[in-house]
Amino acid sequence: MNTSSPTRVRFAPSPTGYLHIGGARTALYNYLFAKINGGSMVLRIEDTDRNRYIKDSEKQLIKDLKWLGISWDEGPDVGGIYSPYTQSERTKLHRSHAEQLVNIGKAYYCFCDKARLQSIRSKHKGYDEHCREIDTDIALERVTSGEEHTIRFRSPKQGTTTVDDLIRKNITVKNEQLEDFVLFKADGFPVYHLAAMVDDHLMGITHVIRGEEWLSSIAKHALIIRAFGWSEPIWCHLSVLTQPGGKGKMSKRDTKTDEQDDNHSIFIHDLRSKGYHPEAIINWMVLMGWSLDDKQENFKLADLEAVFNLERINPSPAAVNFGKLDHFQGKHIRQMSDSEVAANIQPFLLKSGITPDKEMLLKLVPLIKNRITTFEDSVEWLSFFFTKEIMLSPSEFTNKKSTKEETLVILQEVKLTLEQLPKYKHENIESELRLLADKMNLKLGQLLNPVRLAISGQKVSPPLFETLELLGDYLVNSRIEKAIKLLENI
RNA sequence: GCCCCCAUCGUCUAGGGGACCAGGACGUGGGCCUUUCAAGCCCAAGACCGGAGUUCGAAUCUCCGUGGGGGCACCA
Repeated sequence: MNTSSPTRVRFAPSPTGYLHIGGARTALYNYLFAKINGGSMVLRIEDTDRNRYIKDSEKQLIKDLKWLGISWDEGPDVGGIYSPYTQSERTKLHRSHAEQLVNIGKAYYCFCDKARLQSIRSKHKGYDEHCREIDTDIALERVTSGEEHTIRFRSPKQGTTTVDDLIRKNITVKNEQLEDFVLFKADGFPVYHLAAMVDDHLMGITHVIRGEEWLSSIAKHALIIRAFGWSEPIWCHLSVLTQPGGKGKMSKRDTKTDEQDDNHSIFIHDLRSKGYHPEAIINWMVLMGWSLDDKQENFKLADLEAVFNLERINPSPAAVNFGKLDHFQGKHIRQMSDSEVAANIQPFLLKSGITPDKEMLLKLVPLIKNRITTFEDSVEWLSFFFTKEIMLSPSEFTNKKSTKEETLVILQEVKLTLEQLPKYKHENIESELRLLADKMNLKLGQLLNPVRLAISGQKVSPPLFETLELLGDYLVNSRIEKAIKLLENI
């Protein structure tokens, strides 16, 4: 490891699906580590598996990362001196490095086909090393004559390989466990193990921060690096994220999440379209497997760029807790200014067919700021302000406590009171209606509930006095009138 | 089956030999506030996986179990 060179990290996803919180959290940790060290972050697309390639996933991945606020210094979209950053465009490099290992006796050509491999699988633990001792000249001849082949690593058969992981200390693997694994496939593409190590080295990566799923192949990676005589990066393996219950790897679920839970998803893209704020997601993700101390846990991305460290990463698996995402989301919304919230809400209103006046929206925001968790929630809180006709069902107006007649009287009295108001301001509305409730010998709630229902069509609404003011006397009057008629006709 | 990793409230975690009858956060229950619903504030319940060992002393160190997870491809 070279401690004197500047920190360089990489996030190296494969374009086989969309960005989920597992990948995003790995990207975040890399990003933060680069930031705090004044180093650089590289985005590298590992697309050597042509079978699992999904066409638009790279584009979407970049979009999702950017939306979260995670940026990189070099990558397929921005270029850089170690270009190209798309692995499939570097196969020549990988090939020559694989051949280099063959030349120094650390790897060899293998001519076994899939059928043979399949047939020996039951008898041998791994590859049976059928081609390991083929004479190098003969092997080279067969290769140049065009015979289909792979390149395999000549694994040591004795001793152990020990690798140092930053958060797990030493990891030792017995070499007899290692088979002669493939470095370069017959289809002309390298295998991950080779490609990633070659690219990491060529790109000057100093710290490899990646998921735990790579831990079991770390000996292979170290062996490849050592075979080339390169210096090893500092390894840091993050734990996996598990399902909300704490059992099973999260990403196995792959699609949505809990059946009953359509607000939550492990995909960044879904979270975005549900109306979560990127800062809330960042705050939530960073705490899955990392903590600063026992005091602080509300962080913005900018805060994290100043306090993050690798040493405090927790090696044990973390279960995804969507309740906590909602909590952070709420916190972030409440920290925002009204105009910020308005700006975030607007697209969701638009999407549901509401085109709010900017000034009006700004007045509405304070009424719902404490009541929404996602921005999308604002739609159900506000739609009655913007729809001409609201749906009323007469049965809602009566219950155990009040009869139809009582409710009618209330609505008529309220209507009269409101019509006589000199100023249609919530302060006036409040004082007059409180007076009215007193006069009628009613609790304020008893008086207000039918009104709420009449003007919003809902049992719950934003605070009523402000709501009446913003709705305006004309709409309020006509809606109460309509409710009265409805009740009279039962 | 083989290899590797992990283990504190339901969940995320603090703690790293005495400061711990274990602290915080989410969630849950209760209360206050209150025009509904929230938000906010207050209170409560709730954990060191088990067993040996080391030590005057173990949540903390060691070993063995057990449990959970990850990986064993011409996938990444």
